Amino acid sequence: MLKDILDNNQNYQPGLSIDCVIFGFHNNQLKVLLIQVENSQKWSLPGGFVPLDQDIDTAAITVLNSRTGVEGVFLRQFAVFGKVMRNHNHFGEEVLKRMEISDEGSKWLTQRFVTIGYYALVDFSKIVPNPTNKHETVEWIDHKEVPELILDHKEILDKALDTLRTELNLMPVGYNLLPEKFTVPELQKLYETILDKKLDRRNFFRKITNIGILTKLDEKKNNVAHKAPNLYSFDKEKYDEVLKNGLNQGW
Amino acid sequence: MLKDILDNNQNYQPGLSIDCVIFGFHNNQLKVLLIQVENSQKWSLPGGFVPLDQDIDTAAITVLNSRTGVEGVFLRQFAVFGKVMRNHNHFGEEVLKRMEISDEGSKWLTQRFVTIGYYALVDFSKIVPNPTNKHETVEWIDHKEVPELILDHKEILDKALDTLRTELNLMPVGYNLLPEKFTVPELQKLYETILDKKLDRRNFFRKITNIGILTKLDEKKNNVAHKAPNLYSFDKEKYDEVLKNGLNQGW
DNA sequence: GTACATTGCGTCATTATAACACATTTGAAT
DNA sequence: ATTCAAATGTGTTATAATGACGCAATGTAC
Repeated sequence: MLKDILDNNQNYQPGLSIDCVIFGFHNNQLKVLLIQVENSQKWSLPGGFVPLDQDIDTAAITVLNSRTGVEGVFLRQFAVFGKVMRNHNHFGEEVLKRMEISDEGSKWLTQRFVTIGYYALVDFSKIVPNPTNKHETVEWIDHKEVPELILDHKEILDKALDTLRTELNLMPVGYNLLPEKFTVPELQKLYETILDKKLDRRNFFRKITNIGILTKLDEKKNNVAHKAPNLYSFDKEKYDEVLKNGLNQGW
Repeated sequence: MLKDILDNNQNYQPGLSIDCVIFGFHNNQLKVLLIQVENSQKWSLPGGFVPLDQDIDTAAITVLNSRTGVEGVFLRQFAVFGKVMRNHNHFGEEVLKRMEISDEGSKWLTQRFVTIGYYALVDFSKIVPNPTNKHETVEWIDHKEVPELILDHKEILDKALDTLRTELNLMPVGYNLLPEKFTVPELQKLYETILDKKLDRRNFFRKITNIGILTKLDEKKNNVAHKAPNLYSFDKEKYDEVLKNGLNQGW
């Protein structure tokens, strides 16, 4: 995989990569899609290189798909990471030799890579982590239990989460993170998880329903050891409208 | 200048550039710092290439300084632009020949460049546009009267303005955009210009003073053909505090 | 002095927010 | 079957923020 790219490095944007932070929500936990390479301790964000014949936003989709099999998610650019030493010594000489990378390929690979961070919110249940490379494992990992990551991927992940927190104050979140039918308490848990703080149940209910993006369904969640909460779905039309206009006008 | 870089292109990150959108405020107008190259119709944002030995955030400062002489501004990354054809045919063969660019330099220059957009808000009065290249003109231009720009620079400028509008709802703006002493109506004009809409004078006054970032001075503006408005300055400490915590908590 | 434009401060109705109380509903325990 | 525990849906109340105004005060121009 990597070797294929290196052997054809003239088809890729030099010194530029893309890393994706894919958020999902399951069991009231915010999950992140991570990759572990066989025989490696560390994990990494799904990332890759930028084909010369693709716009960077397109390349992000390509990269994510080629590493995880994930399709049809809306990726959003959130930051660029380009410290001089960010990938210094990431590929040691021995590794390059063992992988039988040509000198030219090695030189290409070891230059400073500037990486563009993209993030997406996805419906956990619809995503089947499916590594395209049999030497890799793709897994959903609770964002509170993220293992050691390669390079500056921890920083990238943190920045993505930070961006998400800010966005929460400007626009509704949840459309792609929750299943089609969900309860208000579930949505609240999502907000609480992202913001990392407790919200008052009753005030949250009032505020979120007042926005007008929720449709109350004629159905209740069952199999719960307490009063069954009502199910809701997003009113896509109103949701998009609010997305466009923003939540808090401010001025 | 460009030739120097091309002759030493091995010292620069290939296919990566930085473009800066520098906003100033003067005569109640939002101004943008633009560059015009001699014998060229079009204008451009101050931009340039990324030295291999500089972090991208540092490179942004270098780039801005090397094109305009501007120093000591806080540049903020806001987006990346990387359409496949964004700089296609920007440098025609004849131009490259006329500039006596080597074949290798030409190849380097005509590859697809991904550009990182940075923006800054600066105190108009403190900035002296000062082209380092005598064949270039650096000028403040009213954002409502921006001439035709090269490449996708109009798109970059628009995106910067859009980012600025969003930020206005999250944090106070003005510290670097206004002179040390200013009046509330002046600050309001700034907000109105950025948001491109009228605000109620009295409500704006109440809201902005309630934030607690303004210090009322014992001084009034003079030479105005009406009641003299009071002068204010920013309380840097409180300003920074609000910057950190954000304006609208939202949740 | 008078006219004029604009500022500073105040009012008032409406809406949003935070902090609660309380009754309801469900599965589980006895 | 009755009771319990846990969580939900709705309501209340005090306080704060917002939007739409009224009006007196101030400094220059005439």
